[in-house]
Amino acid sequence: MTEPPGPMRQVQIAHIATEYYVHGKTRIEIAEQTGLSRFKVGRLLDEAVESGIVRFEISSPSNVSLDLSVRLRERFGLDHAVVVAIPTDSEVTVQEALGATTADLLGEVLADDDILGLTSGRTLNAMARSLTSLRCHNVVQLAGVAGPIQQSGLEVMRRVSMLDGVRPWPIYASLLMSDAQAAEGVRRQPDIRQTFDQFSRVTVAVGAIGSWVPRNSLMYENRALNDADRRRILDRGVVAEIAATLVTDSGEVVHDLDSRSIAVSEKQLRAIPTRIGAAGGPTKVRAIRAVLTAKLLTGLVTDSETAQQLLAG
Amino acid sequence: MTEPPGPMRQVQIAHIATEYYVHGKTRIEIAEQTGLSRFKVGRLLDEAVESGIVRFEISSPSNVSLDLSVRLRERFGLDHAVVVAIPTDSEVTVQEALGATTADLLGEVLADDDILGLTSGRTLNAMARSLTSLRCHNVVQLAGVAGPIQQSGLEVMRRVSMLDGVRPWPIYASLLMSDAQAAEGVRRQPDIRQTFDQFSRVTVAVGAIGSWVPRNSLMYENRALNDADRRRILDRGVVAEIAATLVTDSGEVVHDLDSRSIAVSEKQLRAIPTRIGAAGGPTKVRAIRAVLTAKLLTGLVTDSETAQQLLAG
DNA sequence: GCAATCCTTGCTCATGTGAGCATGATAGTT
DNA sequence: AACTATCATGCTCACATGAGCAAGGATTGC
Repeated sequence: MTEPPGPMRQVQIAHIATEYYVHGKTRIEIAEQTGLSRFKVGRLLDEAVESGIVRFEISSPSNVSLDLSVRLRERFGLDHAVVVAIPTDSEVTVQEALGATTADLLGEVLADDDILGLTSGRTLNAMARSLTSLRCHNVVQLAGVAGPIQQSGLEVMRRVSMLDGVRPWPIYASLLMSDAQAAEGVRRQPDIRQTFDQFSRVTVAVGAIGSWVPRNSLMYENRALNDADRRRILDRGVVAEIAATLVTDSGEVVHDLDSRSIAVSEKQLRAIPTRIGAAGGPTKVRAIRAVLTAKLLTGLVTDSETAQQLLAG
Repeated sequence: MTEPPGPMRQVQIAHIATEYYVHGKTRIEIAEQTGLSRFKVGRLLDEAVESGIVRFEISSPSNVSLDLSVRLRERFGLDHAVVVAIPTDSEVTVQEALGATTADLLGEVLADDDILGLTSGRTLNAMARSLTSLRCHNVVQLAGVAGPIQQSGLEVMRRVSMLDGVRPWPIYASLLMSDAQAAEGVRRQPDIRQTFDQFSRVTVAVGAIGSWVPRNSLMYENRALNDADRRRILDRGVVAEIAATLVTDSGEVVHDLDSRSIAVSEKQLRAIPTRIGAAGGPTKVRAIRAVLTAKLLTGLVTDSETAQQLLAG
């Protein structure tokens, strides 16, 4: 971006730039039309870019913030990164928007023979609401119901089950039991075992991310945890959870609750080729970073402000 | 501009488009980086343009409306067309802006060995005020002073004369005489004759355009004209004047006043290779179109609203 | 006046790119 | 299951383009 050229030169450059970029003519055609040499045309086009007369505006027709998406992808080595350009109003609007975009993303990523794995969570509820059809036939619930309210926890699977041709593999159980033995008992149940057997076949997983510090997690609220549990886990540096996998800032996985959880294990999760997280909002930034650091995800759907903070950190 | 692609595809396209257009990488480089074939990259770039993810924005760093300039140029077969993007506020602000841009244009167009010809007029006064230096050595006044006020009519030459290294060839006379004999007498004056002798050497002319219908012309006001003159000329369909050349809507030149005028003749004017008109504002549209139709100009500086009306007509 | 310098211009040749085609996959239909 | 239409993919070959260079012209300094 140097000195602006004189007005006539600007007009000439603009003419050539329009012919080349907008009308798609070749430099040689333009040269013939204008009587210039093709080299001259090329240099004027260079000048058009340098002087800022042509600018390349790269923007999404929908509300995807492309620049942030690309940077996020490269920064955290993701295969799929989608940043939704929305103001961080309320948590609810963020979740709605992320849910809708995650639904779009699924429609794009999924193939017929994929097997989809889902966790519960409010963003995923929003996603389920936006889904009108699903290309794949099997949907596997990856974790028991996290929050205190069974009703909303089951909504994801309930909605997905209503779609044409979908075979659901639900988990009618809470995410956490109060002791290992109870969990073992639940896992032995035939219907739950059936679902667990699907974990290894899942090819695409979509999961919510819970934040323990600051607190924004349905798992944290789970009634099977007592205060001692929560304190102990926090003391071990846990800041985030995905499915029932607990993660610290440095990306280490804490296995404290493994034996008590009704969910896909860390190992099983990592075996899934495509693992997309859907989370956003200011309370989730630290948790998302932790989960990304742990390399638990291959994709992320988030909002623009969160993306910026992830990139800044 | 078809269906927007899915979010991930958008991100991929955005990435590729950024690499190609903004960072200037080749398709082959991008193909190697991303693992795609160069054809795939090419098709994604096509899609980027089609879907509107990349847009080519062509805009002036100064306030030149490039699109209109180009269209004006092509529509009227001009070599130089500059449309200044200003709201049509008062006549004065339009004249100021046109003057400043015309000065820029001169700085660009003029070479050392050019000989500049000027008429008088308010837009040209504004131009003279904006001129800080002039690359050429000889400036020739092409027409006597048009308006009733000698003072302002001479301002253009006065200002230009003050610039470094400029040799002025002024005409200290009114544009029109009351009869042919008086005009003949004036033309015989040695100093005026000297200036007239320069006409054939002038290479670049800048002229104001006067409008007779609607009325916005200093020439029309000239005291050497009586009401009968004015009526007769209007009856012959004259709508515009440049220097002392009268033009009708259809672009015909009316020679009614030739013998009485102290100015470059139509023939002499047409012999000048570069002839730039500077005029704008709603009252001048019809006059400008007439002068353009007469092919009296090779260039035009005007405002955006006037340009739009010229193109619309 | 002359040389040194810079800038502009258009060239060559290696490289990048587009049009059109053949191939293989996919989806819908009989 | 076979057939057809459609689409995506990657090829060839002709064409468009970029990097670097050499010639000409202008500018500057002595």
